[in-house]
Amino acid sequence: MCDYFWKRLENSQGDLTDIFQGSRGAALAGSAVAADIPTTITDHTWQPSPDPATALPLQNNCFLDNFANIKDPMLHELAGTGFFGSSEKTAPSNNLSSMAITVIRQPPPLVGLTDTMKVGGDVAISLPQTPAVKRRKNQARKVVCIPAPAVASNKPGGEVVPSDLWAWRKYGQKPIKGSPYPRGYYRCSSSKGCSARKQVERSRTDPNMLVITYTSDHNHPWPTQRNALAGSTRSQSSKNNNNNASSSKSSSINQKLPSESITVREEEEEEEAKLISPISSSFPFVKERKDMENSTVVEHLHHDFNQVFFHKSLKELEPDDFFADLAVLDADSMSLDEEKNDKKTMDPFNMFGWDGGNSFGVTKRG
DNA sequence: CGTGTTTGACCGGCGC
DNA sequence: GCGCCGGTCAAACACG
Repeated sequence: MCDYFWKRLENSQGDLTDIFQGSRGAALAGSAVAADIPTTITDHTWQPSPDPATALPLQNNCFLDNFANIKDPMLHELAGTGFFGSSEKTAPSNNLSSMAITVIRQPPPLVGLTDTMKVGGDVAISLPQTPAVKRRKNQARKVVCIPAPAVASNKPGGEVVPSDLWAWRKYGQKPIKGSPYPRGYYRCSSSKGCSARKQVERSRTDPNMLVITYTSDHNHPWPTQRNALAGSTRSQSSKNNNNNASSSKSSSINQKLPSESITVREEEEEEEAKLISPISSSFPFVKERKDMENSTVVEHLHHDFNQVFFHKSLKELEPDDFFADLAVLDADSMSLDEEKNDKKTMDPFNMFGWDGGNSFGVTKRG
């Protein structure tokens, strides 16, 4: 199963210049397509950052920007692999914290590729059959493919969209010809003037994958504090609980959603919440940030990151959880100290043999 | 009241 | 020019 990959369409002709792919553990390290990965970026500590301004250093002074481009300090794009966590040998096979991301530079254009190509292991990359296909608007697009939340399989009318760090407002949904799955249209709701949009649809070739297409960039800093309901679909539970004639409009929706898994976290819902994919292309391992112009400071990140994981293992952690945990951290650090001593919680850095100290910390750029 | 989704209508690009 | 199709609008509604 592919945990995470994405590809970047860099210009209006649809040339594919970078392919980002991920898999658990080090599964890709030995694959043929990964043969040109610099050996300097093979160690086990990196993390995605939600914004270039807060991009975090890799071990060899490289950064990951918001779409996981690996860049050197001069912001040249590189290829490479970052490992999130440790190898499969030490990490539980079902623990997503062992995800790896591989970045492969490929010279454009790509011609004659099939719609979906297996790259190795369980990784698949969807590619445009006609790279030179004209798009209606000459907009750069970034396509992210992620595993669809398992619980979405019985939701015919829409998608459970794993939340990312931005606040999105759905403004449309259309059936797409040739696909049994509709496409949802979202725009950024963080800023009125923001033209960022995304489309979410289920892959027609692999219904287990969600294809999220981002168009335009945000013209504002990444929101440090999201609205209560922003970025994810409103909780459907009350609709479902109120499943009478007055709620016929939403009667086809019967899903738990990421936000709900957090806001309505009853004990009996814990198991269901775990089914929701926690992987986001921009996982919020950043506590503080400044705007793009005054880019800086990711402070105490290792500290917080570590403490968050005293709360939850990564496979259960949603971005909203992160903020919830931070609030808890700020409000009551003593309880965290107590949790450190709680043997029921785990320290992933020790458990997985991570060396987080060199990878997290203060970053100043710009 | 502010934020969100839903959904039919509308608009414009594109192929024939 | 026409019709298909994808993308957007906006009114209605839901929810806290």
